[in-house]
Amino acid sequence: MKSHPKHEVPDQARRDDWQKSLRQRSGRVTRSRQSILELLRRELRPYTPQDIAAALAPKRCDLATIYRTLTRFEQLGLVQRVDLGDGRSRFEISENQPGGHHHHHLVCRQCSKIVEIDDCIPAELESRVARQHGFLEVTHRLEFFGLCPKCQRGV
Amino acid sequence: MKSHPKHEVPDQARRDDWQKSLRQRSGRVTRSRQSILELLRRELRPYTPQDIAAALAPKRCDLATIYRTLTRFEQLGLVQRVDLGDGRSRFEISENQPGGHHHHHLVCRQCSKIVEIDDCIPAELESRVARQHGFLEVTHRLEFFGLCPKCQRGV
DNA sequence: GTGGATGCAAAGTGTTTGCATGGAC
DNA sequence: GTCCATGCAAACACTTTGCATCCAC
Repeated sequence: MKSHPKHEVPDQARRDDWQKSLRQRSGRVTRSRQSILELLRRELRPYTPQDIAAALAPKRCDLATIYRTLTRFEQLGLVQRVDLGDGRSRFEISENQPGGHHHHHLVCRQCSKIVEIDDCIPAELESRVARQHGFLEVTHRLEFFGLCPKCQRGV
Repeated sequence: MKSHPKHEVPDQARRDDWQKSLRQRSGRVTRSRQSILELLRRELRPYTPQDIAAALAPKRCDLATIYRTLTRFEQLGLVQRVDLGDGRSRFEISENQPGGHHHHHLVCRQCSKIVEIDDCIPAELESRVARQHGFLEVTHRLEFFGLCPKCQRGV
């Protein structure tokens, strides 16, 4: 788990960046969109749309809006979808965004605790897979599952 | 893609194996269960419950039954769930079953073509992740995504 | 003022569950 | 004959969509 300073005041340069690219594609900078992106920038872990709704509770943001916003942000490359295999989507700040970085997850099979993992597969493995089958633009998804220390002790 | 002989007559020893362990847990060997397991043993690729229903069409097996059967088979270790991130479950013969083996998948982002991949992450990576975070019984899920040769040519 | 964003409700999709009937043993 | 498995329909959870209203620009 990496610690990080919780800047309540987001960096102005970054802020302008996404607002600009959103406007360029005839999108509008609304309060909901700002709140959602700020949340994901501040809390560097995967959030389900429901998590986001709960976190923004006082602002009462509709789930449909959250879904639409996340889809838009995904297209803009601001956030990325994380799939931990439990049938619900999660989103976190994109790895190519300021503050984001390429990583994977280790999930407790029992309590669903999520730990960020910075290790990765050898780059050579991915390129070999791509080459051997003639695929292009190959990416990978790697997640680990196990029993966390707490659950081992039957807590 | 590995080729394999399509024995229309399943090996009798194997057959008895699962039937025995099913009966031991007060389960019954029914026609539906036999058909489903035979299908997954014959066709070594991930099947959605809907795929299975279609493949068994003449036998008209209810989806609810297929779901229940697959869940049961999963618990027995006969089949394993494959998650390719499109929000639907797939099942294939378990890697510890005769005929099965540990592998991953390469999926075309456009046409969803699935290629089996026998490469894997270094065992040392998995054990390191487990050790560093104190997790036990750690397994991994690794899937590749890319653009297949056909879709590259805009077919 | 215009066109995109939002809230709300309805519709979709994949999956699970309740219950009466059917079938394995 | 006893229970478990099945089919059918209803219920569920997550997600998407239609539409009138709202608001960023």
